[in-house]
Amino acid sequence: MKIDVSDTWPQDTGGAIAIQNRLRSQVITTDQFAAITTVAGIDAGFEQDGTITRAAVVVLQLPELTLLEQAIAYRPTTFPYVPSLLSFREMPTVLDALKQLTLEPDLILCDGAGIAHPRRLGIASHLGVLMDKPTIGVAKSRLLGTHGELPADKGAWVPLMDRGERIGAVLRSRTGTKPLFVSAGHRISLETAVDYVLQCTPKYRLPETTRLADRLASNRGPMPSVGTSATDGTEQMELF
DNA sequence: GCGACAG
DNA sequence: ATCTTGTCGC
Repeated sequence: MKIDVSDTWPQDTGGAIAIQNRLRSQVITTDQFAAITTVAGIDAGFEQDGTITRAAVVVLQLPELTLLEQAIAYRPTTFPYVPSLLSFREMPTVLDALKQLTLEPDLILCDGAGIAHPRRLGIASHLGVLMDKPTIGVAKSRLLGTHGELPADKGAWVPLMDRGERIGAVLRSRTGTKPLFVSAGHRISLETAVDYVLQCTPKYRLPETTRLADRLASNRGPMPSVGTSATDGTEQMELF
């Protein structure tokens, strides 16, 4: 997949914040896409005491969630972890992994925030603007915002608010587990984003996109062979 | 000034 | 994110 990114990476927090404030106006939070048939999931991690950043990406077919393609990239870590500046730490390696794909996913689910961010440009929105592609932010915990009580049943969600603005959804992706913090990344509305996240979460708390990308990157278990569904019985990992 | 704080 | 054993619950 080709990626044209004409942007310079900042070396300090001040430059990073300036870039976020410049790109935030380009984010689109309404449904602006054609048919969505394939979804990509990304996972970023660190090795060698954090000196090496690793990014894994998988592309699945909807609605079967069949694995179509996968890729991994490594690169020296150059930016520290600073809350609200996560994208500057992971984006370079994530882009390297995406460049290896031969298929171009119609939608990308990112670990982290979309517009549920202080300057409304979490990693999902940042990636979406750079690639001009639909993206969704799926975080395992809250970066900011407040919300009311969340019903216990799967599929239930309540709005995540910040400064009087609805920035995302606190979603119960599975009954009896901690919720997911979903927010629009780019070219998608919150309602549609929640719909796709649920469509990618047939059994576990995390979307299959995220689970497979994480498994691929950390050799944690068997990857379903390309062309087969991740939820049709291929997962014998729980037996060990 | 004192907490909170995606991964 | 990463380091790590046992433990609680469906």
